[in-house]
Amino acid sequence: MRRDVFQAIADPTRRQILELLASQQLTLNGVAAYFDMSRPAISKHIRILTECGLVTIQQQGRERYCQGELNKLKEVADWLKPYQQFWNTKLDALEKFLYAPETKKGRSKK
Amino acid sequence: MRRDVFQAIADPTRRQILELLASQQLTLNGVAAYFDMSRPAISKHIRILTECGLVTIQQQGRERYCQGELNKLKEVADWLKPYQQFWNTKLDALEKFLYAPETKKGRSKK
DNA sequence: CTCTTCAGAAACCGATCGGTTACACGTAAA
DNA sequence: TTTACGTGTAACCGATCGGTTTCTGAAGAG
Repeated sequence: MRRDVFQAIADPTRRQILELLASQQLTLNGVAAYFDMSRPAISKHIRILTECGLVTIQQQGRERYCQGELNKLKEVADWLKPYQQFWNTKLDALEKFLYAPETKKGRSKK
Repeated sequence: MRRDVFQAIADPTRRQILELLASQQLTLNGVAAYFDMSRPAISKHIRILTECGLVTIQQQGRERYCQGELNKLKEVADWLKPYQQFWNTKLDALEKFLYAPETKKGRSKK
């Protein structure tokens, strides 16, 4: 089934792979050098990342270079956007009040 | 094992539960009313969300109200922060160049 | 041509996931 | 006190996950 970005980043190993690919292209062996697990295991993670578009592969001869497509993480950022208010301390008290859930207008709260 | 926030939001049902709890408190039955699955299934999802701190429970008599703690999503936002450049179109070409991976230039920084 | 390297696939395994039904316990209502 | 409600847990199930070892095919090196 089709992968989604949220499932892709759920695994810490895959997040680390993305961190590596944010600043460089690497082959599978290049990625595997940073981890203490087998190459097929890394290959599986990269496949998952590829399936949801977070990584693309450029083949050069027998080597396949993984390119991070971190722009795809915008999907996660978009989902988070409405909740930035919960930790964004730049909002002042008035703005916080204005953003209060509309359900509060009909009834009181603890 | 201890849950982490990334694993918690990997599941679309749990993301929907969080969306509901962003603007209101609901009991388990209140949450379940929005879904087409059994209550124990919803209960399991809420347990996962509680284990990683995304939801807290306030008990009032026999009813247990779920409170979203969306501030906890800051962990995801923090992880995403370095990659905002990949979709943040406000950066112009020069700034993009300056942010190029340090492997290309030795280093430079704003 | 042969050998080496790169890396995907297959098979396997234990663990976990995400749903179900049935049951049990604590609290509220009658 | 009894009944009803709210909801967590147990047991179950099929599917998936995340790792391993082994095998295989394609491409590069000698």
